[in-house]
Amino acid sequence: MERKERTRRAILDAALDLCEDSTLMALSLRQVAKEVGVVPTAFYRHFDSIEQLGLALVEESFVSLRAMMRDVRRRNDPGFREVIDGSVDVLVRHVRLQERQFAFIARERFAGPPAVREAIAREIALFERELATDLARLPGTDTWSGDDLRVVSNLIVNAMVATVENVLTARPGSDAERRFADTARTQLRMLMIGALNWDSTR
Amino acid sequence: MERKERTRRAILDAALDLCEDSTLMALSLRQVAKEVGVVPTAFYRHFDSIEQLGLALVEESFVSLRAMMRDVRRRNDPGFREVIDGSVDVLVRHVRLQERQFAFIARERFAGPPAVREAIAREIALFERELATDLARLPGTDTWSGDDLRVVSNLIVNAMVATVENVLTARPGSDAERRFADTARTQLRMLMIGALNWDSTR
DNA sequence: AGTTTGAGTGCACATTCGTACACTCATAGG
DNA sequence: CCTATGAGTGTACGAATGTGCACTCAAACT
Repeated sequence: MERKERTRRAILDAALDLCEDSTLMALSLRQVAKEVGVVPTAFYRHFDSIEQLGLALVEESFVSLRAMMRDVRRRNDPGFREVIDGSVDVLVRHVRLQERQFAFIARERFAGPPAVREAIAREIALFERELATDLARLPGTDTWSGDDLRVVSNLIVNAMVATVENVLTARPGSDAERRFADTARTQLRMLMIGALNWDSTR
Repeated sequence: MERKERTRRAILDAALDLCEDSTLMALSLRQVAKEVGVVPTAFYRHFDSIEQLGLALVEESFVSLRAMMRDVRRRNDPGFREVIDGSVDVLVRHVRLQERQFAFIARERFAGPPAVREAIAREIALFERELATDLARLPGTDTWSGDDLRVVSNLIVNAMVATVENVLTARPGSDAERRFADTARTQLRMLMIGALNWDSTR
């Protein structure tokens, strides 16, 4: 049963490649099969439909994202500056390592089949909640309400998503990439300054 | 030559409808033609390709967005709070009036044909620059560098884009919609607090 | 009123699509 | 080693796709 796993991987990879300048919804089962070097009907041995394939890709992409998040958290940084710099650094590096996956998520987030869109929204919401619990452990955030925490997390995640989307448009190691990372760092700092001064200005 | 204009509009509308749960790249010329009630080849009298159709839709969508921006700017608000509340209000209302266009933009921003993606990126960048010049006129921003201005504008636009995407997932007039608007207001305020305290903490 | 123009028609074609069905043959388990 | 399972094959089909070509006929222009 190890051949099956190999073909399955090949299908996932092929789909990721073929989507590169297209969309899941414009991806045909036959293209995938041809790319893999397999007859069209063999596709059904692994997935019921392109949509199921998409769900598998979402799952896979976010598993690696979660691994990244754990990495960032494990370095128990002392201050916000270090957390921010570390996060942006890891984020940019990780995006480069998993370019196709991140590009796939960015594309399907709003253009994919409904089930895929929902799966991505769920994953991002989860990401956001995990960030909120981590934020709550940082100094200075103890006066925030649960809502504040949610709002700040959402803002941070949005900034990170935008950064990912920016980095994806830049060539690896390019000036543009560095500028996007710089912008992200500045934005996250501004954002934290605003959030930390928040309760006093209500 | 007024019949041509009518059919052209019908094609744009039909494309907007048919894209609703799909993508430009998965939209066939024949579907559009059938929806309009016209023979497939008649499509070519108006557009060279689906991609050209997409560019026209982008153009059209942003024309209305720009009109909205002008509206917001025309009310010369005294303070940040009023500017923010007014902007969020107008934004949400406008998204509701032009749901299909905004959903189209959200989808094609990353999943559309390259030319369409680039056109959207250009329009958003323009939006950002116009916001920057408006920000520069507000009190308290005179100490910001050009880079700061750019970074803040980018952050604000990202938050607004995210808000649009959220509002689109909520039913009109629903609690969820109100919550998204509230979140946007809070986020923009936090963000401005951070930005206004920025130079002192460099 | 007569003529020109070009928006929309009708048909035709080669491709590509998803999927049904019966098959073969590699390989995992007895 | 032998057998049963199921991954991959081959063929076949109707439907949908983009586009070429010659056409008609409403409406704008002289």
